[in-house]
Amino acid sequence: MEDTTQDILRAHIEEIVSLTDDEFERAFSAFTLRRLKKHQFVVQSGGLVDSEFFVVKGLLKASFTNEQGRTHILQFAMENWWVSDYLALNRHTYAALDIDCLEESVVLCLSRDTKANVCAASHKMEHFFRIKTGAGYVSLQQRILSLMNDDAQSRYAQLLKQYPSLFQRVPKALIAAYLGVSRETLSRLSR
Amino acid sequence: MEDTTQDILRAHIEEIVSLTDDEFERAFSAFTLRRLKKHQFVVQSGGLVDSEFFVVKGLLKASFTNEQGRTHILQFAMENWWVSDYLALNRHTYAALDIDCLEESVVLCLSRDTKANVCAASHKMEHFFRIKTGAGYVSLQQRILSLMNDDAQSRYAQLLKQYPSLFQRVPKALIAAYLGVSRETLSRLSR
DNA sequence: CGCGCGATTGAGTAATTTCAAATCTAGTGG
DNA sequence: CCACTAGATTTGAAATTACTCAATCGCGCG
Repeated sequence: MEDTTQDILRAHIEEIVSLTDDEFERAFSAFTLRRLKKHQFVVQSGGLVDSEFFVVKGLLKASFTNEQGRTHILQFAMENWWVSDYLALNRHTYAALDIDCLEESVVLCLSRDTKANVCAASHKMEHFFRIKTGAGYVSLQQRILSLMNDDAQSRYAQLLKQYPSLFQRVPKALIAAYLGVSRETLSRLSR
Repeated sequence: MEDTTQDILRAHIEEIVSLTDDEFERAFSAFTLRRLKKHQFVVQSGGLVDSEFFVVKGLLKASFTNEQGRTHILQFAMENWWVSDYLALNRHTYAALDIDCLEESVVLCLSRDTKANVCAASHKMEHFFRIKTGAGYVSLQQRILSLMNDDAQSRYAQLLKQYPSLFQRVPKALIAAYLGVSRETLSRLSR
């Protein structure tokens, strides 16, 4: 009768803070479970954003498409990752990103307001989110350095090394859109 | 007899949380004031990092130099900005960045351990840092999008618009190193 | 068998870099 | 006030790199 979704979230949180059963229950009840089909959107460019998403299972991508129709991938979100349009979420503005499923997925949704309540009610949970956000900050900083310093070849190699499973799960064109090169260029790298 | 440094930090924190005098005193006492000369380093690549820095006055830069000697600027830190090598700080590893002063500066130093104590002792301060880090995350995300989507011309224009004072304060070569282009290319943009 | 999607390849083009040289500017000392 | 120097900026020209556009290839599925 146990839903393993709880265990996944709990293990994820308890990598950073330990919670009593009661504390966890309270936190968990703030989330909403959503089952998503491949190609389903959780954030649409131009729409409003009221939640962030914790990926229990599956794979999503957060992407930006400019006026000329060129699209860039800001993030792949696999199991145990958080994803949202945080700019739109934090500033109550319209989304610039599209976030959609590359696979059938299961996510836990946490709305802005509920998160605020959870953090206000629980210092531990606030701590968890601070640390988590700090880790996210660091990885974005690394990504910037990598974009500025490494050529596509080396960025490709790093991604392959860090997330080998991605390459089984997504088409190369999306990898290219993440790395910031055309798919033709990506194709020519291997050789 | 009042040091305005306190007021600056307090105003900065109170943009996000309001504190009693006592709460602020407690937080403020966690910081150490440092006066820095132009060209002085607060973080050196290869060294250890135990603090982050809040810029009270002046201007610093955080940069990365690769094996070939090419250097990129990750961040300019002006008044009211936070700066450190957060990767090294969080993971207790050696710094990959150099952080040094472009002008004579005054910073407040907050060590990793002291910050942990401040956050543990004060839910409000933990909240402050969570929100602040979240804002930083968003701006890094914007920077990534800008690096991937905009050409150098447009990145230059955006920077000029957002931080016009930078252009009076730093040489163009550093702007180029921030934008991710050679200084020759930057020079050719205007025309 | 053929369609359609993803991936690769080729050729020409555009943009940026590199390296070198010229120019400009602010501060210094005569 | 002028000449001089160091650093910063600009310019030129060749070389590199990635891009675009088009065509081809490979393969799974109806």
